Amino acid sequence: MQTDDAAGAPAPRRRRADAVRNTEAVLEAAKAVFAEAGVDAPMRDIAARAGVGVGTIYRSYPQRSDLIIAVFRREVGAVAAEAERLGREHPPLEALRLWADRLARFVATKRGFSGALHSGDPAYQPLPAYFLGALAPRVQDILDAGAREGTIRADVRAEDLVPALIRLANSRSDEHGGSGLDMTGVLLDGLRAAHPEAGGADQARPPGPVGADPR
Amino acid sequence: MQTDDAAGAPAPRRRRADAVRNTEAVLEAAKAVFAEAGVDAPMRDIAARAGVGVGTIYRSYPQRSDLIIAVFRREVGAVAAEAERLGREHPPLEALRLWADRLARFVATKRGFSGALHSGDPAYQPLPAYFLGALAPRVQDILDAGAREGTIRADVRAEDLVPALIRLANSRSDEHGGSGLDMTGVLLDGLRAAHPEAGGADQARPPGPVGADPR
DNA sequence: AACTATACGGAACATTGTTCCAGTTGTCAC
DNA sequence: GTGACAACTGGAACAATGTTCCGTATAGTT
Repeated sequence: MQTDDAAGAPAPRRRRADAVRNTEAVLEAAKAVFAEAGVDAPMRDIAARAGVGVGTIYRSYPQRSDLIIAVFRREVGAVAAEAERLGREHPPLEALRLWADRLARFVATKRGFSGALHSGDPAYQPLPAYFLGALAPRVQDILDAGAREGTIRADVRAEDLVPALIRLANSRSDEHGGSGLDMTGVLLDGLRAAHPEAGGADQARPPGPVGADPR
Repeated sequence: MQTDDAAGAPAPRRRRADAVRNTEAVLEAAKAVFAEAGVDAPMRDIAARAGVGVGTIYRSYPQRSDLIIAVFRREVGAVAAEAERLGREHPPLEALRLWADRLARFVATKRGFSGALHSGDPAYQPLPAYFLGALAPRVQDILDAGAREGTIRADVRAEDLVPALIRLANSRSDEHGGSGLDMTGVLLDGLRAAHPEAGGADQARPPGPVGADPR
């Protein structure tokens, strides 16, 4: 019998076929539109492309960030997996360097992504936590390995490093007057465990509000 | 009559007094609203606060970025001047560190500023060039001094460093899960002239599009 | 005081996010 | 197959905001 099993659940109707089809179509359309016009493309455009009404999108994805996450989920997973692979096949510093490139390539193909990630716009609020949650643990493994063998300073956490790498990666595609030299390499150089004779500069500042001391 | 002098210029009427007053009022209102609601606060709010119509704002500042620049001009000048002072009174690396703090303090009080600066939104397009133009030359002086005395690597340009510092400064005020440890210090550590025995990592990558090779 | 270039203000229009609901359609029970 | 009902749909409707336009008001000049 198809009755509720054991519990008093009434009758878990099957999800409607057209709903499934539409969800898929929306995902596909969003992927295409995001690639063409960036992650803040108009919802109507996505709806039109998917051949549905805007209401249909909002039902499956109440927040814009839900849609973004759904679209990028697979790719983010791949970037995270790459961190794990690189960590296995290369020395920590080298692994980080290669992974930063991988991350930059991901960011470069997602127009408006980095901006959205740190915009403060409530529509994008859940994004940082999601991406950080997916990426940081794998990167932390690399950092730990480096710290164990003494090549990477032990006081930097992946939760801080990854957002920084995303921000810096974003500059690469910018066209501002700069020479295009990438600061990511400089940041990674700064990750090296400090050499004893390395002059008077202190390590990264301890946590705390930056505006603490005026002047 | 007060004829045109020498040239055939007709009669350069004096700027109207109410126009001058309004320009001042708009600037004042924008400053207040930006501080409260960020640089992308509604134009209507600014207009209302200044006691003028939106049309009046658009006449003096055809683009939103014009208004932002006008409002921040004085402060940006102060930050730039600070770079010069610090460069005079401290060793280069220390000067950079102190100036980065100064910059971070500026950014922290300008809600939405960093986001706008790199958003790609056409309304903000002129911003990066303006701020870079104001700040980079002074920072370049410090970098040059450091390169001369051999404490700072010579291949990093202020046009690349300053945007990076702005981006990283922005994280400081973020509330994402991170520990709050500031990556600016790490980046600056990476600026140290490489020590001979410093392991195999190459310098910062040479210029070139990052997305050049797919996969 | 009359005249006119200048500037004003806000209505009007365009774009986009988001909500809501009357109507449609798939699923299930029979 | 058929009827009943819940799930789902599509797009109209509303709200917020950027931007333009122009009839009106007014400072400056004569």
